[in-house]
Amino acid sequence: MALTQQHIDQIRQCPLFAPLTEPELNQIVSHGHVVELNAGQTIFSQGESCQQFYLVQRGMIKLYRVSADGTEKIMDLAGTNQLFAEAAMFAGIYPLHAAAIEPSTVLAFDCKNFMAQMRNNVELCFRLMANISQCLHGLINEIDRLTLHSGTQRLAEYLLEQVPEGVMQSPYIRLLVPKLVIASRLGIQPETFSRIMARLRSDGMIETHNDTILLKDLDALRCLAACHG
Amino acid sequence: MALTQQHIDQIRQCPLFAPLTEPELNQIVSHGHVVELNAGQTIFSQGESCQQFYLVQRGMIKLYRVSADGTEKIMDLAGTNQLFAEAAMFAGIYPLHAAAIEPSTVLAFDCKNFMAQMRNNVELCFRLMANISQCLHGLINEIDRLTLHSGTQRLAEYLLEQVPEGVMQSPYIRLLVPKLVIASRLGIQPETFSRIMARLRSDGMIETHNDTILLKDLDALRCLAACHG
DNA sequence: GACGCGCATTGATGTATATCAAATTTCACA
DNA sequence: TGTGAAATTTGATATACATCAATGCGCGTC
Repeated sequence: MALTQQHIDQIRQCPLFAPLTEPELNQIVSHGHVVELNAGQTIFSQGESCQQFYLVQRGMIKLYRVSADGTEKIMDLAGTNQLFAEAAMFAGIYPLHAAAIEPSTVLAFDCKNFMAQMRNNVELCFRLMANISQCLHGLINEIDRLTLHSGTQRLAEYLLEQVPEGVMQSPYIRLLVPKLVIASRLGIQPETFSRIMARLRSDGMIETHNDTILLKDLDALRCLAACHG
Repeated sequence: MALTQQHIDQIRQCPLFAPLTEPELNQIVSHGHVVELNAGQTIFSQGESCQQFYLVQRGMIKLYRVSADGTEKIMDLAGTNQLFAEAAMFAGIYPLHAAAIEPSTVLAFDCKNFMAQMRNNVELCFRLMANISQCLHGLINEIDRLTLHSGTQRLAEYLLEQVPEGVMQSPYIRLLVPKLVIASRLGIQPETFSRIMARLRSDGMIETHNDTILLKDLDALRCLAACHG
């Protein structure tokens, strides 16, 4: 489906597209289209030739790898207003799989057209470089966590990340995706996820009701995340 | 120390600098300088403001993080003709530590000056974006290995990476850095590294003499790396 | 060539996390 | 509102890897 004016306002929200003039943005939008996805539907697979990159309008996308024995590792999750695969256009090939984990809508942008725009707009290049650098930084942090932090620490960090800015004490948070998915994201098994949650609960740090979690002791969680296992 | 004409030839080897005209390259070189490093000497620390990025002329640089308890994780190693910290100029801050693990010489380039060059040269932007995308791809592969492969698999992969192109059978390889360093690079303990090597030896896949290793059974190593633990 | 200091190896033991299995809950969909 | 499949939880067990400890080796330095 083609992109309409109603999408342009949302696209403007994304910092990458900020330096574009109205005609430039229209040019990009005219080469874009909307993709509706059911839960579980694949957007692209690792190794495929990269023709588009994406912006999530609604829903949740998992970016993942699959090992030889079929085990799946979720590298990242992209929610509303997040870009994904914007760095793949230079390699020409997607480095991982992308699939919706719930009914989603994504906006697809044409790589060739976008790269042509970049040739005429250095500022756009700088935006994309800044964006990709940030991804890089995120992946370095990810490796840091995987190698230097325990499963418990990573889970505590994840919970703390869900706390909105400025909250001082005992916030309720919602897990936006199934625990199965979070476990894969954190590099642990679902059983281990469940057990760690049980321990945090019995230690009095959290209370849980399905996907709603009360962080009773933020300081203790922060200490757990930063100091030791 | 300032860069001289003799360095320019080496800099030309690096694909990032290929699209530069003679005057442009001279401009960059005039804002660069040579840094001599002893073994163990730090180049920059995580969190420091990023003013330069680097090209290794000689030696070996470790790029690493340090955990709260002092444990060190080497994220990457940069050898001769490799760039490092070229993506940090957009964040403005180095995301990790860099230090020489042996006597080394690195060429330092001024970020501000390079970014000014990029504003006048879209081709240079594209080169850097391609470069950074490749780093990103490498980090994704790294996370894949850390989460989906065992220590044994990662070590086998490392050994196979040391094999020169086109070799068909039983090559000798040299470990270019101490085993301690490789272990950190692979996310395992030195003791575990030693034990895995002992097992590969007793399984008849390799023979070892200090840092020289004979890969007796490439197929078996490849199977180990790809198929199972 | 002898000394000293990291690095490397080997052994004994501990532990976090995975795996296998089964019960229970949740939730989408009819 | 009921039904079934998937997600979650909990238990029992296995294992890869870390940790602690001691010895041995290699290498640069004097």
